[in-house]
Amino acid sequence: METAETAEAAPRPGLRERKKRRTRDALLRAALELFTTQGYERTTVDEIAEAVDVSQRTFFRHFAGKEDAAFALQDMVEAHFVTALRGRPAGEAPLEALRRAVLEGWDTISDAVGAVVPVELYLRMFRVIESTPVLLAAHLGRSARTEEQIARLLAAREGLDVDTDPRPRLAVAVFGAVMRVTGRLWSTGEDLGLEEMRALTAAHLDQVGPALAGNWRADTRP
Amino acid sequence: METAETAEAAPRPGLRERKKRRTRDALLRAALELFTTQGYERTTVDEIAEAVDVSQRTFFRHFAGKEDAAFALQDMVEAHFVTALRGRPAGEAPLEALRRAVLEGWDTISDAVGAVVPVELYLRMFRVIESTPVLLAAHLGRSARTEEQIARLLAAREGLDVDTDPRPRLAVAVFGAVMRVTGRLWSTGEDLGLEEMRALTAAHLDQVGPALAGNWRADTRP
DNA sequence: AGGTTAATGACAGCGACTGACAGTTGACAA
DNA sequence: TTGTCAACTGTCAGTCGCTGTCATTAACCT
Repeated sequence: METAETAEAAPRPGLRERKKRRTRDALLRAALELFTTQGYERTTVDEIAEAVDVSQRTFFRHFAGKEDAAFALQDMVEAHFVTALRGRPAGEAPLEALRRAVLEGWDTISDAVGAVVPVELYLRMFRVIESTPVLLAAHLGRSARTEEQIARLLAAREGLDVDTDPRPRLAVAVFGAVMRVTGRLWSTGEDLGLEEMRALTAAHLDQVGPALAGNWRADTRP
Repeated sequence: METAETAEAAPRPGLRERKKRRTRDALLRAALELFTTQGYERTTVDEIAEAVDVSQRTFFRHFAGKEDAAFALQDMVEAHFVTALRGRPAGEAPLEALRRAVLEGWDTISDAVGAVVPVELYLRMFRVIESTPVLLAAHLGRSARTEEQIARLLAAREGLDVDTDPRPRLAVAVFGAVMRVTGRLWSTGEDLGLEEMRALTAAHLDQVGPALAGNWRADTRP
């Protein structure tokens, strides 16, 4: 299955692979451009393929489906976050590690995403995902899988068993819920931008405590 | 758009409507039966229609899609819960109202569901939803919409504005997250049954506090 | 240079879903 | 009762996402 390639940093991708990646990137760019301009559902796979002058069949050789293209960037971002989480010191409390991993992630996403497509396209695509029901559902489904992964990660970190102790899954679920509320609000508002996202994230995480308290009317400060 | 039907309890459905509901119920029963026995994806719409001896086109006149049939019961249950929530006294704290509404809901679901199909079918279908990726995603998407609705309901109850105060959405999101963890665990375990679900729900709600605390290792009691 | 292998194009087919048209059958009034 | 209207349905054709198959092209390797 593997020759002598298990080392790090491939020495040279080779012409064939370079070509392959080039058409993949072209397909991705065309797809996102079409999705963000005329909408996800109003864009057919044939259109995307035609925009790159490639057969429809080729599109499906690079992406599992239309949906896969829509989430290509989002997947990068989530993987980026999980990596950041793994890098947190073991002594940190679980929720603290989660919080720092996200905030730290927002600062370095531009580089990861920008290497493939203009960052602005990611921001626009995020809006499309949040505003297209079927994409939002798919997004939540993917998030659920990521959360399960993170729950196991945290449990292992703390030496707990996810199958008998509900706390890891609960904590991650709550954290994910807050992130989703944040992302939704961010995509709805006018002022996009990663800085605003960072600030919104921190603000919402700070509001979880008050939100879970019973006396909302006591303090009427948003 | 409406004649003189705004009153409550239709005096008589009329033969035509009775017939219509009969074929709808038959389609729903056939669909759920097929979904739970051979799986959602391995069941075609033609199969469902054929099982009721009806054209495929007719299926789509009763259900927006295959997915719609799969969630017919789940929609009833969610609506049931929202109704229960509306019935909670205004003086109750938001989270307390949510908690009591769910627990109260689990006690009366059998009647609501049982009027259409055997309750056991609902339990089996729930498992199918949780174990079929595309259905799970759709379920989460629907839940998101329900949560938005509930957030507005709670905000109105407490005299807050959902657009400026993040606490209602946060509280509902956290609550929904806990419910999802509960449902997932319930559908994975062996002992189905509404009583177990009730107990699991209460147990998980009680564990949110400990899960959000930083010191998981302090207490190693699941 | 010649054989191997991976990427692609072209074609056929399945399943979910929609629009259009026609036939049947309850509902309701003359 | 009868005739008209509207609702429910069946049939047919077509779109779109997606998959399997096979031949062709071009990069890779010896």
